[in-house]
Formats: sequence, structure tokens, C-alpha cells
Amino acid sequence: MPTPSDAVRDAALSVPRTARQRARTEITREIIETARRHLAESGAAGLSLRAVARDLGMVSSAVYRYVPSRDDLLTALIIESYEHLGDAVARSEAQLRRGDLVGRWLAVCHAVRDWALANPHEYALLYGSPVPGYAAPQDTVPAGTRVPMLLMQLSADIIDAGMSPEPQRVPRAVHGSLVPLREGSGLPGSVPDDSIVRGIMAWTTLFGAVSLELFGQYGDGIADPRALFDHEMHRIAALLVAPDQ
Amino acid sequence: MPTPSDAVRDAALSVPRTARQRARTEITREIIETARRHLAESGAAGLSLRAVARDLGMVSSAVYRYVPSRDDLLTALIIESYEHLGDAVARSEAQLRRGDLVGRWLAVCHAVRDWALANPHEYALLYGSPVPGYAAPQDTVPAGTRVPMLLMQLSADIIDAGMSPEPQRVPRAVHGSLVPLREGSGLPGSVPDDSIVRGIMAWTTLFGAVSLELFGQYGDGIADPRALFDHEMHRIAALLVAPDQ
DNA sequence: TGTACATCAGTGAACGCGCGTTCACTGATGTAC
DNA sequence: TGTACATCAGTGAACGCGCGTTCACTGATGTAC
Repeated sequence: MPTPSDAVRDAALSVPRTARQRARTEITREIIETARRHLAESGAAGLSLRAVARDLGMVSSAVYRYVPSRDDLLTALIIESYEHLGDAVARSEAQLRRGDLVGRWLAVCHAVRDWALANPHEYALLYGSPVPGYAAPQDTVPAGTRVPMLLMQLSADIIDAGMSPEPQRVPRAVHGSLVPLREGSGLPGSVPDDSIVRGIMAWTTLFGAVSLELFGQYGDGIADPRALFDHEMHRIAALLVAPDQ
Repeated sequence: MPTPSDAVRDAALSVPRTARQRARTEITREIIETARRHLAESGAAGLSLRAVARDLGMVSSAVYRYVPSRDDLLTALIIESYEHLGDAVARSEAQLRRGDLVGRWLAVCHAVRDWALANPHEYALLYGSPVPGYAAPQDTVPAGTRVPMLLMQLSADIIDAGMSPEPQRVPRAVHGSLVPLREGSGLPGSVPDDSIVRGIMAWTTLFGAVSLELFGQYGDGIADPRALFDHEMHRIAALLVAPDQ
């Protein structure tokens, strides 16, 4: 059952046939691109179908031929933003030797931070406060889990390389808490709870650091946020990878 | 030089004299309380002077006798929210024996999380994406640093108790990065960089965990977020307090 | 204690703006025979 | 290859809504003598 936002993406991606279909594909893309520009400049709350239409020289009602509603446009943008972030992170991480586990972790961290600094409104849309009156549909979930998935792969590689820190026992309640995550992600049962917890903590510190910096909590207190971030991520790496044995 | 939002707070707090002044104080409070209710229900973007006026049975222009503009009202709410959070955290932390350093840390963590869950829009206002078109003035800084200050006090107590982990050396760039924070906070020079870094990392993980949970990044993956949070904060405690020597 | 004047709260209308969405309609493009 | 019909893009007007802020005005409260 295709949802409206599927339709939006499909139209933007499908192979064009007739002139009409080609135009439709192109204009849908233009609408999304224009919306993305507005999002980047004014943030999600300032995103308006009328403004997008104006920018494209269309009458506002014409946009409804391509996009069912403002919320669907927002959903499409959220998914695309997750994909952009995911691409940036994957590209950066792929450049490192597979065996360089700490390096791969740091590449992920800096890719996330760099992308966030370059695209602050998109980052805020994904990881900031929810947009009022908008509830992200389930469609956004697969794109949204790309970075966590990448970190899980990294964790798995660390375990395979025998570089994982000695697993600690984890309270029963925490074990139970992780069950849906295990089921949803197809994680092999052999991965200990402790590794998952470490992964979540690393992920938490990563996004916590980026959010605190980007959302202004450092104030004027930190002269060189990149240096601090880099150092923090180095230290957190000890959570993931045991020092050489 | 009193700023407009100072005026708002002063009016709400000053000792009343004449009937007029008493009414002014009361009505200013009512405006702020109503605005806070709206904020709690619809979030910062949905906060409107007209809606507040309606709720109070006033005509919209009358509010301008008490509040110079919407932005000043927002500033007042931000400051109050920081104070509420700060109060909640301080109250909770004060109940523990001073020597129970890990317990004090955990009290801070749970107080932050509990407050955030009880007041999600206020939390989003403070730690989420910035409100579009609004720049928080410097007035909000003192209130905004209450929780960090509390954590610094805790760190200082840990050092005094000799429970601090063996300080690591910190890269020169990181040392430099911390200079404005040292100057701005009146931290004694004897506190090593390493302790500050540890404090920042703990603070980062704390707010990262609360934000990821509250802003929906866990999806359906975590069955019992409180248990996970509690466990994470226990483990982060090792950053701050060395295991018994 | 009473009067004259100054201060201030609250009114109501207005300005100028923007938004999402619907709908009947026109004219161009595509399709089936 | 040409015609008849169906599909679809885009128009323009409208509905109904909400917002922040200003301004001239009224009537009540406060103050100085």
C-alpha cells in the first residue's frame, strides 16, 4: 500500500516515459529541491507550500498536483536528509582500512559533526525538537536507522577482530529493554548485551556532543569545539575498542 | 541597564505597593503562567500573544501593557524554565549525603530526565532546536548554566574527596579550548583539564540520552528507556568517580 | 478632606501579513480506435 | 494518419484561519497641593 510520500519519491525517481511523465518527474524534483533550500535557510517551521510555489513561478494550488500536502513534503525531506547524512557518513567511513577500527569510529563522528555544521536546519529537523503538529510516519524509520546500523556493523567488526573490551554483565532490566532492538535489527544473538550498551553510549555521546554544540549550549565557553569534540570521541573510542592487548 | 525581559520579571517579583501595582504584578504573573501553559501544550512555535490574551479575557493589545513583545515573553519563559529545571535538579541532589558522590550524580541524571519527561516542550525549548527567528539574549545565560554549575561543584567535591580518577594528559588544543570556560566559571586553576573534560563528557552523555529518548530516536527499539538510562548513567559515573581505592 | 492633574489599564479598530487547502475551470498532452 | 475521448497540469479566486503590532481613545486610579 503506497503512502503519499512514497508517491512523491517514486515520481521523483521513476524512469520517465512520456513528455508529461518526464515533466512530472522533473517538477517534483524541483519542488523538493526548492523546499530543501527553504528548509536550509529558514528551518522546518518556516517551510511553506506557498513560498515554494512562488519560487517556482507556480500558483500555490498547482503544487498540489505533485505533493499531497505540506506534511508529506516534510516527510520526503526528512527521509532525504537522513539519506544525505547516511551517505556522507558511509562515504567517509568507507575510506578507512577495515582493520582501523578506531579510525573508522572517528571518521563516523567527524562526518556526523561536519554534516551537521554544514546543514544545521536539516540536523535540527532530524535530531532536534519534533516539528509542532507533525508526527513523523513510519516511512522515516529505515532512513533514520542508517547511522545506527553503521555503528552496529562497526561494533560487529570489533567483536570479530577480538578487540572488544571484556564484556560486563548487564542488569536484567537492561537486557529486557534491548529485546525489541535485537529483534528489529537482526543482530546475531551472540552479540553480548554489553556490546550493545557500549554502542548506544557511544552513539549517545556522539549525538549529544553535536547537539550541545549546534544548539548553542556551549555559549562562549569552548574556544575550539572541534578540538574538544575530537578529543571526546577519541576517549569514547575506549568504550568500543579495548586498548591493544 | 535593565532590558525589557528584566522588566517583565521585576514586575512579576517586586513588592507591591499601590492597588495598581499589585494588579500589575498579578496580571503579569497570569500572563506568564498562561503562556507557560500554552508552551507546555503546543510548544514554543505555537506560543502567541493573541492566544494568551484570549485565555485571560483581554483584548490582544492589552497584553502590550505588560510584555513588550512576543520575544520578550519567550525569553522570560526560557529563563523560568531553566530555573525550574535547576530547582528540580538541585532539590533532588541536595537530598543525598554529600559523601555519596555517585548517588549525587545519579540524582542529577534522573532529575533531569524526570523533568524532561514531565515538561517535554520546555525541555525542547531549552535543549532542542533553536526557535526560528528568535535569538536567545545573553539574559538567559546565568539560568542556563545552573545544571552545568552543579555538575562542576560535584566534580570539585570528587576531587576534594580524592576520588577523582588518575588525571590523563590532554592535548594542547583541548587545553586551549577550555580557557574561556575556566575564565567564565571561576573554576580554581588547580582543577586539571582532564577533570573538566570528564565533566563535559558526562554532561554530554546525560543530555544526549535524554534528547535521543525524548525526541524519538529510540523508536520502538528500547522497551524500558528508564532502565537503559539508569544503567548508562551508572557506567558514565566511572568517568567521574574512580572505583574505591 | 477635597480638588486638579497626571498616570496608566484596557478597548476596539485597523494594518498588513502569511498560511493550507478546495474547487470549477481552461487548455494542452496522451491514447484507443 | 486522423479523429474522439480521457487524462492531467496549471489557473485564479475563494474560504477561513491566525498572527504581531500600532494607535487614538475612555475611564479608572494615584498624587500633589
